[in-house]
Amino acid sequence: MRSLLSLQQKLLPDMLEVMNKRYRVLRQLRLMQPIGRRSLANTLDITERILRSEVTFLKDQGLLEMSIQGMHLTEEGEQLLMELEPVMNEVSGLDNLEERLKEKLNIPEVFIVPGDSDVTPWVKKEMGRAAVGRLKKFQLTRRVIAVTGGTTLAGVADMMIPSSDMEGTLFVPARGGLGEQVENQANTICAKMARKAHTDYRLLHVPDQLSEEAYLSLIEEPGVKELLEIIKSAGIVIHGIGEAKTMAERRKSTLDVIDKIEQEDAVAEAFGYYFNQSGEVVHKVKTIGLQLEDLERSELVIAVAGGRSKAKAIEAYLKTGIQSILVTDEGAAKALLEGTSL
Amino acid sequence: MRSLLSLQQKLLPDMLEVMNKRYRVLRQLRLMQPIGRRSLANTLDITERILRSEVTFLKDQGLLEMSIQGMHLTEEGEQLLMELEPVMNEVSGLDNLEERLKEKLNIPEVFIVPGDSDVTPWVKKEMGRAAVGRLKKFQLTRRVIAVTGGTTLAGVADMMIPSSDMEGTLFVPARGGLGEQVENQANTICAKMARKAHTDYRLLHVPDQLSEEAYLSLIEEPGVKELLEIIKSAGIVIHGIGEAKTMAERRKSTLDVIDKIEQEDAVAEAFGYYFNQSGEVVHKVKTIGLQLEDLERSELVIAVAGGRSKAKAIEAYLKTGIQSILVTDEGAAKALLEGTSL
DNA sequence: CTAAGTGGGACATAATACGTCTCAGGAAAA
DNA sequence: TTTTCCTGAGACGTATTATGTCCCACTTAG
Repeated sequence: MRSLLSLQQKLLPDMLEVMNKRYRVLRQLRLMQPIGRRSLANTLDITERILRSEVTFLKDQGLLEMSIQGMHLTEEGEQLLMELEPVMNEVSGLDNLEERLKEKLNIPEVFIVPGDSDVTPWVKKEMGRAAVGRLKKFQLTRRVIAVTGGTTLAGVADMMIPSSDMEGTLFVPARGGLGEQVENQANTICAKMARKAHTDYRLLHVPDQLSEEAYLSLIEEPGVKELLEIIKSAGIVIHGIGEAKTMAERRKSTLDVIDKIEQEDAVAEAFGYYFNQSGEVVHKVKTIGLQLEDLERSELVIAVAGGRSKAKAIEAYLKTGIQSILVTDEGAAKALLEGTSL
Repeated sequence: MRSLLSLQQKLLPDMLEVMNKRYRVLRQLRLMQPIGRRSLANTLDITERILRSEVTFLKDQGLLEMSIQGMHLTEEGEQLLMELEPVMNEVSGLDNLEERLKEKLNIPEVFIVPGDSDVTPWVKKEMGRAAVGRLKKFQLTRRVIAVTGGTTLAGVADMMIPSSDMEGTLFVPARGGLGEQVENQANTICAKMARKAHTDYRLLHVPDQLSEEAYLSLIEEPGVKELLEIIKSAGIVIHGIGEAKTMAERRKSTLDVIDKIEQEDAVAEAFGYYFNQSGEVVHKVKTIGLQLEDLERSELVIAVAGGRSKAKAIEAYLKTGIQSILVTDEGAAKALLEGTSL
């Protein structure tokens, strides 16, 4: 027995097309609301007139409302969009991709959002939403959640929504200062998430360059020592995965570090560790905080990374054998699976 | 969580309309194939041009083929139509009707086909198809199937299809001659079904008017006696339900019988029995064959009757408490349920 | 105050759907 | 055999719809 969708595909072949078009409009609107027709049409890469027809239709259906600030989803629109998500994933074959990727990478769960964050930046927000969605399924009261930096994690922070489930939860940065731009630092993101979720956070202020003695004395400081204990006991870890080279440059690493990374063929980076294609640690940024081995004690590890360009890094990192949940995008997922057949 | 169909109804409201249109075309074509556009358009009550668009579309989808004799469904079309049936029933709310009817009439199973056989005669064939479909789910090898007469049962016979499952099955008429037109007599229908199913049948030739002595001596005849045993042991019974008055007239009953029937407020008729609104037997045609009490020993009793006009008869008959499966049409079903709210 | 963004209206044109008529051919009835 | 009916296919004009294009009045952030 075929599924209803495949029957409809035969009986109304262009239905899926229209359905997808309207789904994309709603999904994009959710990300950018309130927003006007012209801008929305631009990001969706369709003409204004065509978007206009869709929008008036969706308005008539009560799924969105117009106002002087722009359009926004109604309650019903939000609801519909939520229920539509698994359906559209099935339609576009994403759930199929998820299954194959889960097997290939040997990890318990994979979430794929449509698009490629290399091409369209807002896909990062969709990944963020997916990550938060997955997080919500977990028992969250009185938990410690450790987060890292990066633009992707910033996207996760954007999508964080307050919920009574998160009462008493504490956000902490996974590791100390890993010099990046302020808005992408773990500390910043940590604070942002906590503020969005209406819960507490603690920050870890550690200078980037640190002498051995200073390091040793710092971790003996009462305040720092206590926070370190909390971080290492984090039950939930959410982190990004970066390309080794890009990360090294972005952090303004010294030349010998960059040389070392290139020498050892490092391709992936995650919370200060650099990995080669086999998932072996080839370098580690000297800072305090969560260590790789601490992850094994965590109950939930969510890796968020997307974009075709990050495929190799994702694959390398997951070879470490960490039982992590992966949230990625279509672009990365396809690149990862193409890698198989090469 | 809403069903996929209700989501789509919100996102593509006219989808269902189109879907239903194409479904109707396919369904009607199945009944009348091979047939041309003009005749088909006529029975569907749509213009030829509109049907033409649909037909060319369906042809492109490989669901039907054109030939000089007319159009016919392809293998794939048949398949799709079959799979589409439960979906469309859900869409048009028929499965909802089925549930409510099952409860109201207190019987184990109800099948409803779209349409009203009072208005469009070919709906009888749809009922026939549904009845045969239900029959097929049963273990059929080496069974005795008793059938009655009537135009509805003639429709069932039309839809009978051979299948290896029916090997060794024997068709018999439920009761002796109940004077009707030849093509609607139990004997004729019995033979037709057996021929369609490629199995055996036995006929019961008994004159309509019979004196008491003749009757007594007849049932002692070896051949007749043996067949009677077989009929009474029938595991499966398929019968129609008629309106009392109509049946009495059609059988050219004597005036005192018609008087009696009117006097006793008989409304329903089934294999020679007349029932009043409470399901009590008020008259019985004097002929040999299956008796009402024999039904209780049958494993499967299927009553087939449709058309708004037969609603009262159906209700009355099922008040006898027989655990019968009912195959009916939308017209009768709705009339039956309206009766509740009056 | 300005500039950029908002929704809404208007209108011409392109694309599509649909009604209507015609025709050649094959099958079955006469 | 002839005739009649039904078949699919083509053609064409018109009504309807979809879409591209431009303009306008208004709000708001800078």
